[in-house]
Amino acid sequence: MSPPRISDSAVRRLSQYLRYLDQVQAEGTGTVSSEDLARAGGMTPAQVRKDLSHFGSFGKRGLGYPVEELRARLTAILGLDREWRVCVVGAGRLGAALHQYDGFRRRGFEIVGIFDVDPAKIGRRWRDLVVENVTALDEAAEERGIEIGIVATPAEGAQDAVDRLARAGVRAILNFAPATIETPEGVAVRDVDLVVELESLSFALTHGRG
Amino acid sequence: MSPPRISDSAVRRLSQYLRYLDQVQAEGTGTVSSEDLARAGGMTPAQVRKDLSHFGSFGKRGLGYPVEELRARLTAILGLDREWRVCVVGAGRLGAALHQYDGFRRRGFEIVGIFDVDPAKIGRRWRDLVVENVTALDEAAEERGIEIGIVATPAEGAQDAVDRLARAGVRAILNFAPATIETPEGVAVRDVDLVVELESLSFALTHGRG
DNA sequence: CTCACCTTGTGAAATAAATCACAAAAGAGC
DNA sequence: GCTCTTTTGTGATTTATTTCACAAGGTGAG
Repeated sequence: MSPPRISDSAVRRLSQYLRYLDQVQAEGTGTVSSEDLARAGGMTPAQVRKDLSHFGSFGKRGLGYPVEELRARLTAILGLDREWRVCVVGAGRLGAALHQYDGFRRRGFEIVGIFDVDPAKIGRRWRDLVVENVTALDEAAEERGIEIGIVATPAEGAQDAVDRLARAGVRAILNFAPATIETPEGVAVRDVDLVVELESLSFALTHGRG
Repeated sequence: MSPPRISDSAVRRLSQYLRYLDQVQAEGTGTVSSEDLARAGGMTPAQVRKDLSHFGSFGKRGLGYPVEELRARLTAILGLDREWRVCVVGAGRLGAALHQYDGFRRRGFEIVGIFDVDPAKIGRRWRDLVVENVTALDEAAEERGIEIGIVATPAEGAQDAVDRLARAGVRAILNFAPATIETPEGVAVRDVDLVVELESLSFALTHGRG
């Protein structure tokens, strides 16, 4: 699989195309046009075609893209044709919400561990899991094949969580803590900062722009 | 306040500068350089200076930026020198986590309403609030001055939630539902899609790139 | 006052991303 | 087989964002 240099925002759009394809496949539609995909995801047809063309020619001119085939290709491109073992660090409210969120599992992201530093939380049962001491992360990651870590700690604990994950060999981190974290080379990080999002809305309202 | 055309990513960076300024102010530091700000937020000094220069000249050459003053200016620019009334639509796990998250209140975002369609959830007490029927949103928004809405429903309910918010005069929406939503002109939307984030990590791992 | 040294503010240049526009397929009708 | 219609794939263009590089402004020492 050739790995072309593609922007992160383009990868996000691939995810959205895939979501739409799942939908229309359930409806039994056989093909979709770049215009259909664009309308569904709020982008332009040209952008859809360019995004897809980075990975090959999946469409038929005059007809569009075959739903089933494009779906399979995008699934493979995004690396979703397998299961990913995920752990959550931080057994607070957010960690609980993430743990119970079904959307992850549906896409092959299986949460196989929850860790915290707080002795009051360690040992509690969460559905099928028990909250573990974060010091056990290293061993657990190897045993269970954890490749993705979700950081749902307060800002103060984020860097420690990330360090432990990185040391345990986890090379992909989704960080919800409102903190800038440092990671060694080769570890991919995506920050989701809810306060920053709200502040961006505050800015938009204040300066009257959509 | 003049509204220069500034990119959304630049606004997000302003939020991060502000966060760092809060930190160093607590430590009593008087001035910071663009290099300090850059290191803290993982960007380049030139970018920091350019971002700030869009709104005026806050720094002193040879010295840096006065922490207290820059903090005050950024707070005003982002519209954080006031309280924002926020409501949550969707009283599920995620809604609960958001409701209890203290980071919002610390920044002046006050959650003053939680709404749902599910009769089983309506009426339940959540701390100081009671889950209300989403049909009451229109009236509540006006009474309580709600200006920002957080959508934390399943994908199926997202468009309905957004429509109700827009009809109630809410002009800023933070959407957590994994769905593309349509909004009338003049309504700002920020999407936070956890599955898309994880899939972007899956892509990164699959194609071996940080 | 002058000099040496910082660090900002900002045009210019470089890089990245989105859009345009159109030739090249491919199916449908006749 | 020929023509008409549709929609892809993509080089060229435009637009947006980031980085560079340096003059201008400010500080403090002597």
